[in-house]
Amino acid sequence: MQDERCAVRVIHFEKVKIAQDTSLEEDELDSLAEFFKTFADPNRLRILMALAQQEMCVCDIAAFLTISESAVSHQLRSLRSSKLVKSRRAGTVLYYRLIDEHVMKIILTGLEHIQE
Amino acid sequence: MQDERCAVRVIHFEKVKIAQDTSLEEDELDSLAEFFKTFADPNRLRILMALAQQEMCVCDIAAFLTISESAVSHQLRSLRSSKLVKSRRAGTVLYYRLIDEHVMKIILTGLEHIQE
DNA sequence: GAGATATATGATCATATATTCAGATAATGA
DNA sequence: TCATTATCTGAATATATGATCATATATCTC
Repeated sequence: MQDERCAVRVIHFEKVKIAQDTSLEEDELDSLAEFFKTFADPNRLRILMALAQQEMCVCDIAAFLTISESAVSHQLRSLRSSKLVKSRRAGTVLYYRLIDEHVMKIILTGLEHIQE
Repeated sequence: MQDERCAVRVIHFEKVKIAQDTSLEEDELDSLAEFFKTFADPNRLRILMALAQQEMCVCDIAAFLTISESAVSHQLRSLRSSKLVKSRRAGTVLYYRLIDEHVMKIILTGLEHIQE
């Protein structure tokens, strides 16, 4: 037999209720967290900021970041699946670019904050 | 004896140069990534959004999130060190709140993006 | 000061993440 | 069609992260 008592302590029920009532849906919170996770890595930030200025191919990005082309490809894959970059093929070369400028807005808002 | 050849392939030197020249400093990139990392977790997002409305104590947040008070305390510690929340003591109870509204601006900008 | 309450901290563990390596795939051109 | 070039993919690995548990600290009340 297990002890099934609820051990949760609460001091202000009203506050907890307000927090619960105004909270986002779980899957919305998860996608939001996923979205920010994209910006939570220095190399991905570098890629995004570089692509905000010009399209670049995988090996150029690898040279820029000094990591392997494979690592770049993995990152681009996640950026593609997050709908942040798109690519254009020219022969064997794939040129990547940002999908929209919205992305830079997010980055700049973050920059503002840390530069205060 | 090791082979020390540089194996980096580059197609567009100018593009790599532009990317390098306009790139942020390494420590600035790191703090920016750190900053976004804060928003990259559903529970931290919930905490921040709740504290945007009202101050709350540790055990209320724990009840709201249904995780242990210890886990909440750990998260609040990282939010404190990121200068996003501050606390007010009343007896043994610590009330946490957001330091500024800037934080909600970031979250809302992210929300806009995923809701498109 | 002793006991009770609220929170913080350190150790530990399970899981997630970023990278590299080896090998697969796609497009080009002889 | 075969070799070459550019990129992608899957497995392996090292590190980071978020949670819990046990314990420590801080404040209040008696």
